Amino acid sequence: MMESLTRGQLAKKTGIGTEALRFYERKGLIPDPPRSESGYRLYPALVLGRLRFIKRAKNLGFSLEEISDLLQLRVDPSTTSAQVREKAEAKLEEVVSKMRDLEKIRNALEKLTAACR
Amino acid sequence: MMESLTRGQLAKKTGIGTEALRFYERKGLIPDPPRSESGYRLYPALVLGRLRFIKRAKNLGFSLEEISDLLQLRVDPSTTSAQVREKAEAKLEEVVSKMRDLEKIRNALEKLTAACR
DNA sequence: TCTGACACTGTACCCTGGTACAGGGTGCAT
DNA sequence: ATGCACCCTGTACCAGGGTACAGTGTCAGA
Repeated sequence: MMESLTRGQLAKKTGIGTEALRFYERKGLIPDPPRSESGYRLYPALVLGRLRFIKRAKNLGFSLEEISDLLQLRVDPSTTSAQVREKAEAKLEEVVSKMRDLEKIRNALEKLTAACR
Repeated sequence: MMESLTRGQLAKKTGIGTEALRFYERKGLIPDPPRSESGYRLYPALVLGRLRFIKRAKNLGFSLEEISDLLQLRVDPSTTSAQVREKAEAKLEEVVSKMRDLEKIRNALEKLTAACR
């Protein structure tokens, strides 16, 4: 079965704990995977990208709920309604604002390291 | 007393709740302010910048402990040791990495909104 | 075929970052 | 002199995001 991954393999590849994977599943952040005869989860390799996205976004201060929204957007570009676009634009604004804030912090740190010469 | 601010005034100006201010004080994120005769906290206007920094950093996913570190660095450029510089550079690396991640998300969102035309 | 590492479920627990009282004092505006 | 809004302390509680069992089943290698 090189096609699908177990919980532990996924954990190793993403750096997300096995229990957290179960937690994300309960929260609907990742779809319930198919199961083997004996009940083992068999994740399609696909979810790797999704999990890496979740990890990145979480690290940037997005809540799991916000991440869920972002994933909805990402998945739904077929549902190209004006509402989806509005949501995406709002999120985009948020992201851009975060970037500005990071830049401020970066500048401060750069000044600091420069001063430490 | 236009020179110093009460907890409530500070809360209004920063958007951080009065109880959270007390919490930050306990955690050492802001210094214990001087008190009036009757025990009221009298914050010097100075702390405004510090609090805005805290708020920004928190929004970017830094924990209060990390923020405390960042503030240490910021305050200590007199203690210009190689160690401080190293710490600052490590943090800087982290910040830059976060910016890259935000950029990825931004690109995804931009593609999305463009596709929703 | 047995043993060790992993998987399953459910439930309990934990840390972080606050928020919400309760029970009291202050201060200014009318 | 009396509200009313705000401040004080301490303690209890809460939500989010996991983490840790306990008890049991599975599977791959020696």
